[in-house]
Amino acid sequence: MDGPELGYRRHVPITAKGLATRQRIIEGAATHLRGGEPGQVTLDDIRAITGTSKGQLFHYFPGGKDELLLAVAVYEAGRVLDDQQPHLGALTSWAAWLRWRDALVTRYRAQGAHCPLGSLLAQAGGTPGAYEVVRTLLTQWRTHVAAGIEAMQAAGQIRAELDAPRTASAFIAGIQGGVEVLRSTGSVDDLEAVLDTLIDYLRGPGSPGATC
Amino acid sequence: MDGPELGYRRHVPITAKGLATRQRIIEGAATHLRGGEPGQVTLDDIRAITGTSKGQLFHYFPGGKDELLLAVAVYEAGRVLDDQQPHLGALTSWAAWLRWRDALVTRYRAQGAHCPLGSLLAQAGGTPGAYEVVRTLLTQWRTHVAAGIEAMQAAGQIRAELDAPRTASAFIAGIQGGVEVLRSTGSVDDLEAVLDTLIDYLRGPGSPGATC
DNA sequence: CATTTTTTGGACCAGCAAGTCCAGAAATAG
DNA sequence: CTATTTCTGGACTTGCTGGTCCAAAAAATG
Repeated sequence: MDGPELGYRRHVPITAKGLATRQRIIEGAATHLRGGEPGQVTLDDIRAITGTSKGQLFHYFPGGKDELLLAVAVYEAGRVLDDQQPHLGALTSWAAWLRWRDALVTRYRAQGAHCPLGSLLAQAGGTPGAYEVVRTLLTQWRTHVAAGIEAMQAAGQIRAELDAPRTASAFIAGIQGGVEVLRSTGSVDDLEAVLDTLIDYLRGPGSPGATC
Repeated sequence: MDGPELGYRRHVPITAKGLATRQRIIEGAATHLRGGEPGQVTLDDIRAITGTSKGQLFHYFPGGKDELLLAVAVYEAGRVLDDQQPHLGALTSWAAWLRWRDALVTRYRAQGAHCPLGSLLAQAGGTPGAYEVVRTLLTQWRTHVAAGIEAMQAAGQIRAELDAPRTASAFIAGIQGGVEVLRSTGSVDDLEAVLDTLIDYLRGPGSPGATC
């Protein structure tokens, strides 16, 4: 025996061709998961879309469907934060906060009634790693928002007694819920409402009404 | 032919025994959906839990799994609002708002990492009626919250210029997201954070800090 | 009690999807 | 140019799951 059975750390493709195929599988599966119906995703779907064979699927993901879906989840989780940059990394002015808000709304409006991570969780819900991926993403997300709040506090734009991490949690929950509602209703109104309301809350007294 | 094929309005059980069995199936399925793993739910699971046979399942739900799951969704949707009563129906004082908040947090903490409607949507995601059920629930929910905000405005406890329906939307999205995060992290902190933050927002200037 | 309808049980079927296996193509190495 | 490793294709197996069917039990009906 040449290694422990823990996790999926086996079979790393060697050649560039192999790596490319593996990546093609992940990205093809991600695209298919992202747009389309929330119904069950089959390996045959992925196979057809990515132009691969069953052999390749199990060659690059010996753990089978679970491992493949987990890899897609990791890939998609990376995209979520990337798509919010550079706004999310520099929430240092009200203008930046509004741009971030707009970027979020625009992104999810374009994406339509489909949350990539939500689908992944629904599909790979049972696997141990799936929740870990989402948890990591949410933590990073919250950290970014909290940093933005603290930066505004340091600049005297937000009252100092506000609990930054806790308010950041509220933002994360609000965004998640807004997207969730979007999935059911097809409308981004709720997402906009919760973002505007929370930003309004940050601005505190002296700026009544909506933020736009 | 004795009726249109629209929807699932066929085969209404006549006898009391039949009705009881039908209800037993729905409640058993709901219980199983609520607690447990988010994995695929099979008719055999439901059959085993409810102590019924395949014949009965299709006798009472000729539309098959879809119709059964939809019936469960309707049943569960009804429970969601019921569980928040009487608080949700009488948000006429800050004390009532806090009791509502506590009831929500308590309920979801007890329920653990599992959103009944979320599971239903994941399972019956493809069917046309599933989204309709959730949409109706969210609309009613939002209406209740908006009514509470307006009542507080009428009582002079919330500033009149606040957009009640829009803020209610923010609450709904926030709650949904809080529960969603709970599903991944197992912690109700985010749900508490978003509720406290939004209630704090409602109270407006003059009551800084958390609401508890 | 006879009859008709409803309810119940479970054997059975068909299709689908995950996973296995192996042979052949294509690189890579020496 | 061999030899070895990696990559690719697809046939095949296996198990599960939704759904069908029918006969028997149990109620209602009159």
